This record gives sequence, structure tokens and C-alpha cells, in this order.
Amino acid sequence: MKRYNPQLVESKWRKNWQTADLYKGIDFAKRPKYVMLTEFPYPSGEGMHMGHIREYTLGDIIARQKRMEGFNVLYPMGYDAFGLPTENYAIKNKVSPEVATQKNIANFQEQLERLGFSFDWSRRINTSDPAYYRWTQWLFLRFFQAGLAYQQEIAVNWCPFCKTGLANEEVINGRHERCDTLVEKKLLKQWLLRITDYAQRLIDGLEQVDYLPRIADQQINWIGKSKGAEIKFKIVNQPDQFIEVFTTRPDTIYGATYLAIAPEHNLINSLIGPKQKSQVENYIKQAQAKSDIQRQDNQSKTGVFSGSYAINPINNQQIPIWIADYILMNYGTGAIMGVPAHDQRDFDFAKKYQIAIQYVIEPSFGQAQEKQLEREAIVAVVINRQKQQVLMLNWGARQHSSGGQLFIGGGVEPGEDLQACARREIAQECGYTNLKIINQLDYNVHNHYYSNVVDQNCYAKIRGFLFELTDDNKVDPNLDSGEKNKFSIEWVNIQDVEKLVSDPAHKYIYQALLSEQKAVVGEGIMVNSSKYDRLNSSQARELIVKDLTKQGLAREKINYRLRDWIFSRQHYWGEPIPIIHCKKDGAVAVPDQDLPVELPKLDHYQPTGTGESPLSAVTDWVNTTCPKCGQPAKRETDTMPNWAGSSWYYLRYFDPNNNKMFASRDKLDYWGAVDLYLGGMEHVTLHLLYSRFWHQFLFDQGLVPTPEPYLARRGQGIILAADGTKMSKSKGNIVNPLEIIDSGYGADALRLAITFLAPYDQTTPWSPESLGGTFRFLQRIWTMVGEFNAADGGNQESEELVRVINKTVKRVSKDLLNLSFNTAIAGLMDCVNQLYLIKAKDRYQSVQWQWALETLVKLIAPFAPYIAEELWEQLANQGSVHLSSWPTYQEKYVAEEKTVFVIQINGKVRGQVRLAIGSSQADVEKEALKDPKIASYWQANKIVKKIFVPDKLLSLVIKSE
RNA sequence: GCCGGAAUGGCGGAAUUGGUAUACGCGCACGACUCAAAAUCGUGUUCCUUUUUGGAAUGAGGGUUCGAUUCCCUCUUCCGGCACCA
Repeated sequence: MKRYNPQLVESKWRKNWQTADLYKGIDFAKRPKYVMLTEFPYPSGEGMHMGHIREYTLGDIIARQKRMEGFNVLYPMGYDAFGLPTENYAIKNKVSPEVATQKNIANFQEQLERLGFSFDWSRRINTSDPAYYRWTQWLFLRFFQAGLAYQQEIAVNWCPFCKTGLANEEVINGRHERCDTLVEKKLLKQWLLRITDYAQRLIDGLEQVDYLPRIADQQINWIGKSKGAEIKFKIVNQPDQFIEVFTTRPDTIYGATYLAIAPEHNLINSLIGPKQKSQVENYIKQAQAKSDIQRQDNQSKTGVFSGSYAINPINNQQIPIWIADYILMNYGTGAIMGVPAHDQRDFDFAKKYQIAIQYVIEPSFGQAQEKQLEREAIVAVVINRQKQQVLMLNWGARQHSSGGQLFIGGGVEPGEDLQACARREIAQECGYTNLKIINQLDYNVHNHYYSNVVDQNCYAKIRGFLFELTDDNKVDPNLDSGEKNKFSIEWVNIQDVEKLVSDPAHKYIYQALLSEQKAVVGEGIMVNSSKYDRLNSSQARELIVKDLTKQGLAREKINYRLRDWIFSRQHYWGEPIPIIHCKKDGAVAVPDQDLPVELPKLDHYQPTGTGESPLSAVTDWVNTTCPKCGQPAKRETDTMPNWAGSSWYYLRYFDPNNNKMFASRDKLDYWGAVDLYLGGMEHVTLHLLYSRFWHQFLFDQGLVPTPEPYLARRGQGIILAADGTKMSKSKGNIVNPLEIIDSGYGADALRLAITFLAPYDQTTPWSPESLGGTFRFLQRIWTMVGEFNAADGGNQESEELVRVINKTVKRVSKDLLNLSFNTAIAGLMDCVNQLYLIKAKDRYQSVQWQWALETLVKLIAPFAPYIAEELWEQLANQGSVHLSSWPTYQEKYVAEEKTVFVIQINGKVRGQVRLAIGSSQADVEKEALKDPKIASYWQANKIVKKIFVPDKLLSLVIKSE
């Protein structure tokens, strides 16, 4: 018997699979379809990394198993070849991007083939191929003709390193996600796609598909829907002018003490007062020079008074209009009503510029009762700075809303000053008199509770005070009879206070007093709001919008954080945008029959950095004639972003060589939507969102048959380096998959190791040692099949063998259905371990061995395709194991006859008995009593309760005295 | 700050609707084979105590239950995403 040598096995079958057409002779028409999609790679010079291998291995396992189950599986692969890294590489190495791409693709191709992925290479696509991008351009023109592609001069995110504009999604923490360069703002005329028109659809569509919840959540989050209202504020002395603000909290409108607008706001010039002119113009200049990151430095909000006033429509109050760069022009209306009392940002701004703070909502706790004692009250927190302790009253065990640990509290006497009241209560309850006021709240906290002292339901409007104890001097406490002996005074360490305080209102007051005074941002009770007083803020919110809408001063509005997709790039290596600019006819679509607009061959494709693409220098390409009027005209010189070709690539796989349409309707109808899409989490708000948008639009145009492109989407986790950090070139901890294969482990062991490591969707460190484990596992199977061939075989019957195999078939099938790949492999390992035990006993003399080993080989085929094919041949089978059918199991061989009943005493396992499935409680009890230990519990104690779970356990509750 | 996810042996990780926690693999220890090593095969391996027995343990604390890794509440830490979004 030869040793398992992956090199020999894998090269042999790689050759055979290339020459043999594996799928010839299959009647696909009779099979149900299954589209297994993994993200196609960007063919960088680096070649494949572990993440690619994980993704494509998982897809391959599913594709192969589904094929064996009788599906017509489409498992395609291609190259997403346009993009900046190739262009940068080409410039650096003085080759054309086209040549660089060809070279990189050849490298990738070889690597993919080494790993034994069952891609249908006849459908290979390349997004930079004119035969492909012809259709990317064609699809773009559909957007253009539907009015969803438009040009606008906007301040775009500009990457000074890549010298191109970027989409919002490509900016991470103010940096370009590809090169990590700080992004600047630049005013450019850009093409945009109206993805915002699909914001709601993109949210709603998620309900029809099966995405990993965190993928759907991330998309919803990114789209960022918020409900609110737009409210008009008139401008003083300009009767026809008004500023519209967007707010999600119209209920706080009585607290609006100023209005703020973005420096880019279009009404700004009409607002500047003569005195403020130079100051305001200076500020605007400064603000525009700032990058986004500088503006987001919220340590210091800045602004300037415009010189004008607005009128609050709810109460006709005049409020100042400020210009502030914390207001973003591209969200809402670029203007807000400033409510410092109830918005932390406005609060910070108002503090800095001494703008009035008006509380109109007060926090409220507990439920109002029918008969409740209503009163004004104080809560006093007394702190001992030296000892870091806080004074608390312990009212005994907390029951319902009474008792527990509280601060000092008490009712306000008629006409009494609030702070005086707090001092009086402290003296009365604890005796302390030497106190320094440190902080006090400017609003009430409403509390509904039950009072021990007066023995009834109370509703208190509480004002909070924070005192510092200056010395320990005390007077005698002076308690009334209701309070005497009901509480004890305790000094509590400051770090324990929040844990101990039992009443939510007291806790709120404590936190508000100790933190820097903050805005009240939650819901609460309306105050200082005229007729809306005493209402719930959420109710008032709706009423106020309704009332203002009636007067034509407001309307309900839903805003999305999502911005339109900036679709222009100022680079060479991308799809030319197929538009011709004509002086007379404006932007005109290149006629469909003239597509593709091919990229001209260039000698220099360096980005210009001027905001124009290098194509603009190719005058004989740029100069053309208008398709409408025939007059001289110029071509659009911007190219499409990297994400264009991948927005529809899955559709091209259905019909890759069609030169009449992007895909024929027949093929689209047959394949429909992708059944399972596996990809990286990093593309959830980029590629995944973009392609869903394209697909939804194509569906609306009647060009595709399904409303959503992907029926299910999962994301695989990242493989970290063995030290738990991200693999990166700079750290030098990258694991090269090809080196692993060549070091003697082979592709099969690598595929198994990466799959067995952890659940597929979990980020997990790579462990080189696990490779030894999976290699040994394959070797054990190899040995077993080899020895079996050497043996003569026999005619014993082994039910054990039949059972082990049947159970494994069931387990592996079920795990694969749940994408639980790692446990499926554990099941296969378990199976091999058990076969070794059986083998040791019967020395291959059982008649079922041939069948058992064949079945095992089928089960490992999706995971380790090379060795499976080799062993399939060694077991004297015709054809490919990958065309054999997935094994099935019989329930009668999976079901056990006997099972273990666990005997529990008071919830603890004290014994177990092995009895037939379906045994009665009486049988189990009888058997259990044979165990002297159990019997001793039985006799010596009184049995309170017996719980019997069929086929599982008998649990006894006994009284132990 | 907001939205997700996670926490189990020395390590990666298992555990149906709540029902024997630690499957499978790695590592480690011991043994067999060998002149020896590698490879392979076998045995053991949560911790504490112990002769058996027994006790404790799934990030921390509480709750529901005969019984909780699993359900509920509070908290801690880590990871991912978003973030001046009004």
C-alpha cells in the first residue's frame, strides 16, 4: 500500500478533471436549479489569501453537495478587474493596466485551480473586458434614461493620493478605505445615481430575503431612516422668507432658543447683518477650508451670529439665527432649531455662546395612580469628598416601589425656598448642618411612588441638590413620628452608590447632579409649553406637528442618512461613462448600438489631480459628434467606480456570452435569483447595497424577473493570524495558502483545516497545528481504504457498521443544511474513529465494508475532492465520485433501542440506568432502585415530587431534614 | 453615544424544544513499535480534594425552574458597524 501523497493525488486528478468533461451527459433540464454565488475577487498582484480560500471552500462544499443531491448547480467565478490598485501598479511598473490585469488573472486562475474548486470556468467573466462592460454601460444608460443618473456640482470626498472623488460609502473614519489617505473636500461636477429614491425599498426588501440578521441590521443602519417634521421659521423683517428646519423632536419646540444653519446654506447672504458682515464671511471661509474630520472635532463647537432673527411659529418668540459648522448641509434642510435643554450638541453650543436654555420636558418615573398625594419635594445628595462617600438612607428591604436605599428627601413647605428646604431636611433627618452647595438641577424630576412614611401613593415633583459636607458637626436629628426608626443612616462608598440606589428617580437625579450638567434627551412630561403642558412628550410630538401642519407651518418628514451614490471617478482604469456632451442638447446618451465606448489605449494614464480624468487629454477620443444633432461634441471623460461592474455580475453568469443582451430573458427566468450568496462583511454597505439597488431598479424596468437579487446572504468571518491580530503585510504575519499546499499537506487538508477551525461566520485565528489534525484524518481514511483493498473481505454481518454509517449520513447532511461545516467534519472524524474500532474487531470480515467505505468517501467528497476521487477509484468504482448521488440514511438504523435515563436527586445527577426506548416511569423507577445509592435517597427521605421525561430522565425532589 | 455579536478546559471550539457541560481537533503526559528518532498505534487529560466517594465550574451578580451554557433582569470585558445625521 502506498502512503498518502497529496501531491501525486492532486496533480493526477487536476489533469483528469481538465480533460474529462465532468458534466457531460447530465440532463440539466430535469434538475432543479441552485445558484451558489461567492464574491469574485479583485485580481491583485498579491494573489489569493486565506479569506478567499475560506469563502470559496465553503461555497464549493455546498456546490458539490447540492450537485450530488441532484441539483443543477451554478457555481461560477470571474474577476472584478477594474480599479485603482491595478492602475497604481501599472503606473509604478510602467506596464498597461490591461497587461497587469491579464498577468494577475493568470496567477489567480492557477491558484484557484490548485484548490480544486468546482467552478464552471466556461462562464468566467472579466469586468474590464469590453464585451462585459458594454453591458455595464448599457445598464447605466437605463438609469440615465429613467432620470436616476444625473450630474451635479457638489463638494465630493476627494482622495488626494488616488486623485479621485469617492462615494460616501468608500470613506471610513474620514479616510479612503482603499489607501487610508485622509479625505478632503473638493467641489466637482459629478455623476450621481439616485439610490436615495430606493432607500425605503432597500429597507423593505430585506423582509423578503434570508440574510444573516447582522447583515440586514447593518444595511438598515446605514440607510439611517428617521421620522420627524420639517418646520418653517419666518425671518424677522423679511416677511416672505423663512428657514425650514428638520427635527425628530417637534415636542421640544418651546425650548428652541436659537436657529442654526450650515455655512453652505443658500439663504445665508440675506441673513447677514451689516455689523456682522466681516465676521460672518470670515467664519464661512474658515469652515469651508476645514476637512470633515476637523469639523467633527466636537470638543469645540463653533459658530457666529448672523445678525438676523427668526420667529418660532409655535409662540411667535424671536430667536437669533446662528451659522455653525456642526450643522451639515447634506442632511435634512441644513438648518436646525437649537434646543439646548434637550439636545447635547445644542447644549454645548449654547453654553459656549451664552444662549438661553429653556427646559420644556422633564423626566418622569413610575405610573400615575388614581388617588395620589401630589407635592413638591427635594432630593439632596450629600457627599464627603475626603472619604469619597455619599450619604444614604436605608429604608429596609425594597418592596414594590417603597423601601431600599435612597438619598435624603422631603416635601417643600408652602413658600419655602428650595435650597433652604434641602438644608432643613438634611438637618432634620441626619443632623448635618455645615454644607456647601455644589450643584442643583434646573428642572424637576417627576416621580410616582409609594411612600412608607405617609402610607399612600405619591406624585412628587422633585428638585435635586448636591451638597458637600464641610465638617462633621451635627445637631440632633429632629424626626417626626412617621419617620422615626424607619431608616438608618449610611455613608456609602462613591463607587457603590449607583448599584445601591433603588429608586429610578433618585438614580437619575444622582447621575445628573454628578455629571457635568447635561441636556435632558429622553421622553418625559411637557412643561413651559402652554396648552401642551402635562402631556407626554411623545403625544405632544404628534399634536404639535398636527397643529402646525394645519397652519401650513410644518409637515411630517422622513429623512434618510443615505446619500446619492457618487458615480464619477477621475481615473483611467474604469468603464467610460457613455455620455456625450453637446452645447445644444446637453448630456446625451451614446446610442445603444454604439456601445461599448471602449477605453482608448494610452501612453500615460496617471491621474491629473485637477479633477479631470486622464481621458480628457485624449483629444481625438474626446472630440466626437452629438448623436442627436450631429454637431461637434465632447465625450464624458469620467469613468465609473470600481463597484459598477460588480453591481450586476451575477446576472452575466447566467448567460456570459450573449452579445445581444446582458442576459437573455430565458436564462434569467430559469436561474432567477441567487440561492445563496456568501461574501465578506466588509461589503455589506458597499457592493451588497449597490447591487440590490441596481437589481431593484432593473426589476422596475422589467429587465429581471425577481425583486431581489439574492435569496439568502451569509458572511464568512475573517481568518486572523495565529497571534489573534489581523494578517497584514506590514506585520509580516501573512499565511500563504500555496506554501501550505506545497509543504506537503495538500489542498484537501488545507480545505478541511480552514473549514474545521470554527463556525464559518466567526472571526478566528489561524492555527497551523490544526493542519496536522486534518492531514492525519485524511491519512487514516487513506489507510483504511488501502488495507481494505488488501484484505479479502468476508461475509459477516455488522449491524454496528451499518449504524455508524447511517448516523454519520444523517449528521453530516443535517449539519450541511445548517451551514455547520465544522461540526460536519467533527462528525466525519468521529465516524472514522469508530470505523477503526470496528476494524480492530472484525478485520474487514463484515460484508458491509465496501458499502461503508464508499459511503464515507461520498461524504468527504465535498470537503476533500481530490482524495475522495482517488479513493473512489481505488474502491473500484466507475466515473467520478462527484457525480455520484449523496447518500441517504434509514431511520431504523439511526434510532437507538436503548437509551440512558439520568436519575437526578434535587437536580443533581446521582445515577443512570440503561433501558429500552419508551420505557415507562415505573420501569425506570424499578431499575433505578437497584442502585443502592439511589435507594438510600429513596428510603431515607420523603419524596416531594417526581419528574419523568420520557427517554431522558427521572428527577426526584426530596425533602432533606 | 447608537446598533449588532460574543465570553465555555492549556488552545480552536461542541451541546435538539431548558434535561448526563466540555463532542471533534490541537497541545501535553504516559505506553507500544524502534538501536534511536520521526511517523504510526494505544491510554489518559476541566479544576479541587480523595482510596472509592465527594465538591466546584460555561465572564460577574441576581431571578424563574425539580433542573439553566440555554429563558429573564443588572453589570463587566472584548469584537464588528455607524457616529456633530438634528
